[in-house]
Amino acid sequence: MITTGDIVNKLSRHGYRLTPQRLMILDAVDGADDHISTDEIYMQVCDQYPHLNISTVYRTLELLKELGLVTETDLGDGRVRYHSIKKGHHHHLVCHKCGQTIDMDESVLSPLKAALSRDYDFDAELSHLAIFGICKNCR
Amino acid sequence: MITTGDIVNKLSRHGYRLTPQRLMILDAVDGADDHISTDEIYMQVCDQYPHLNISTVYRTLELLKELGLVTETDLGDGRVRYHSIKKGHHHHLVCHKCGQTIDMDESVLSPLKAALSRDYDFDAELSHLAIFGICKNCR
DNA sequence: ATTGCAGATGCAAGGGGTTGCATCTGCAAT
DNA sequence: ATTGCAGATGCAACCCCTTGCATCTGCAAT
Ligand SMILES: [Zn+2]
Ligand SMILES: [Zn+2]
Ligand SMILES: [Zn+2]
Ligand SMILES: [Zn+2]
Repeated sequence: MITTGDIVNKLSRHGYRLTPQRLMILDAVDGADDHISTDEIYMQVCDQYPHLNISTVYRTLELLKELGLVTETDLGDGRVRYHSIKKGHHHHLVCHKCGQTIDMDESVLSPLKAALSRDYDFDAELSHLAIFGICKNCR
Repeated sequence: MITTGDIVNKLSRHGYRLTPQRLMILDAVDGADDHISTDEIYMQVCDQYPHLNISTVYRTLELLKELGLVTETDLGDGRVRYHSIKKGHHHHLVCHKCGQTIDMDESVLSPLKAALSRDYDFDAELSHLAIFGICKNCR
């Protein structure tokens, strides 16, 4: 369990400060049942704190991503979605035709990650990927 | 070698028409030495045909992609880039720290494509991917 | 408790890309 | 050569996201 104290420490260790906006935005992502979009976060936090600016939401999500507290992915619906790291790593298959998304375990990409490390000495960040294509129903 | 006649056929087979705009845009992508961006295409075609609208460029590239004449990729510089299919399939590794891009052969992703087909019955479109991470110089 | 200041925020302008709609045009049928 | 019309274009408004800048504030040092 990550506490507010842990977050303060993690931020200050990198020279960042804990602000009410950051806390509320992180709460919104952590409390979301599913992948949550920037404007959903914005609207939700605005209910408690109407002065919040949308650019703060974008900047905070960038920071939380950098600190490894959230992951981001683009499921192809024209906006980026976020996900608390507490819910574990996974990936998605997205069908171009029907729009269905299939969840995949992190391990599916392990061989690729290993191959890139071995052959190219490249440390790939494959934490929350969406792969597009055609699902079995639409072939 | 793909001729204008081939393109007319490919278009009309799908119920699409050949317009001067489409021909000029395809020429710009085919003639580019490297991955070319939408606004580079726009500016280049505008030299011959100043009336061209940028939304026509976006719509045409979408169509050419659908027909398999160009591939698209996002190398992380805030704009999408295009590439003629004539130049063959490949992928890219992009370093988050130094911005360097390393070219990869298509075959690197073959095992993944096969695994997704076998395990999920999913036909992944992995024609021109950019994978982000940290290169060997920046580790 | 005060102070100082680097880091954070709000604001507004701007950049890349998409979309609805009225007009135009390639092209197939006559 | 004309005609008809679905497909294509130009235009303007819009959406998602980023950025420069002036102001504000968390927090460490005193
Ligand atoms: Zn996910
Ligand atoms: Zn499907
Ligand atoms: Zn490429
Ligand atoms: Zn690097």
